[in-house]
Amino acid sequence: MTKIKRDTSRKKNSILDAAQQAFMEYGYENTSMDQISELAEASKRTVYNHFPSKDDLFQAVLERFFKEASDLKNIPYDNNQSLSSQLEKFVDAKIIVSKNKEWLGLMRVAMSVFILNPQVAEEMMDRIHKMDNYLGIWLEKAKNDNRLNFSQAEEVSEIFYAGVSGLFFWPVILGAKIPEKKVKSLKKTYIDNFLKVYQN
Amino acid sequence: MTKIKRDTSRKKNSILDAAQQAFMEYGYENTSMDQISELAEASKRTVYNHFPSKDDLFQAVLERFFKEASDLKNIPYDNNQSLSSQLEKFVDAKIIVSKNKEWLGLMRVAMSVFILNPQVAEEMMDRIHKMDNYLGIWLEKAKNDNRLNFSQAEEVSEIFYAGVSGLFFWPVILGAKIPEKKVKSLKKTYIDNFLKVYQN
DNA sequence: ACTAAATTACACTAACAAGTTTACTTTTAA
DNA sequence: TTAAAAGTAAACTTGTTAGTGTAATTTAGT
Repeated sequence: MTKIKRDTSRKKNSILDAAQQAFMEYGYENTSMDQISELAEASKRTVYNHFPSKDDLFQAVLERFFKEASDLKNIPYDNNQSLSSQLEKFVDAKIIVSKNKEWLGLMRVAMSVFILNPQVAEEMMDRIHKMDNYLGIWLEKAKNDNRLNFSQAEEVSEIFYAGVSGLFFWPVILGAKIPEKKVKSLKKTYIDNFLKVYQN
Repeated sequence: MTKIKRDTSRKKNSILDAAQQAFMEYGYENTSMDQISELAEASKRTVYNHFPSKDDLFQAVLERFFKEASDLKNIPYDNNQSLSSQLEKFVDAKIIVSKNKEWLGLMRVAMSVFILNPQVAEEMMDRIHKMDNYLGIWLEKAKNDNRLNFSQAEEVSEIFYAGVSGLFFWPVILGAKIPEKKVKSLKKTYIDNFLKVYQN
């Protein structure tokens, strides 16, 4: 009486893909399960067999998305490279999501939902991040290497990312188009300022 | 054949109040016109007599809200006061919205809608702000007073506000509760850093 | 008090969407 | 090959909501 399990990942993935595309394009509220099933070339019943509700499906889409986006931020400390070029990598990792049109679309939907459902945001971040503190670790290493000077890495990391988000992430999420030239110049100024404060 | 016009502002305002409260509490999508009319103690027909659609009503609510919130940022330059205390006022003006429970609720809804409808965001900001550049003006004055040093006020202002938003505004919008103690300490560090870079 | 403007009650349309049921067909692992 | 697992199609239930039409009622300015 053993159950035979068959591989259902193909349909499941095509549902996830379709859902991602639809949510990206129309937002959560304006995407219907019928749309998704049609786009996935699956029957609605199959969609519901894989995901018990629209909400569950949405969460699954986000989980996959944030997992993908999370690794990008793991930048190793390199004592042979300039601090500014390494910090630039942290900035780039944070803003790359907003440069890919698909990612940007999904990030927008995610943010709009998170804003209205903070508990969803928290659960998601808990499930994915388990606190990615890559910059914090990097900062500590630079400090041990006597190249940076500060007391609390956590605070410094928070301040650094706050500025990056405020300059490059949120404006883009809200529809601003920042010319590459301006990105470059702002990035330089921002990192220079940061190093003026914390570099030995 | 002159038309006698009667004062309808009371009903109109009570509709706006009710709409604001409902949008705040349930978000745009999950607020119905029936709810609003009931809360306003007006018939649905009257609501539609004042506002041709749900969208128009929402925009009217936001317009009123942002107009109120806009004046707060007009901080005059004072050459007898310390730069840090004046900058602190700019920070406070930016984050006060997130400290009032009602304002925070409406700001959340506004942001979630803006994110998904960037053109709405732009229209709204055009209609209200006409670019409030109070910090830019303040910076110029401090520069002319030989207390600050920079080349482009606009860039500096952008960087300053980016950090403030990233530290205090967006986290709160996303549900974070920052203890007052931490706000104070972050604010101090942030302003100190800023002055380290730009103060003469 | 008169009268037009404002408001109301409420039924109505038209559309949409989440999730279910059922009877059926296709796929695949052993 | 075959039987169970997976998937399908399409109608269906249940509920919601934006917006309208209309006839009746209330309100306020002259």
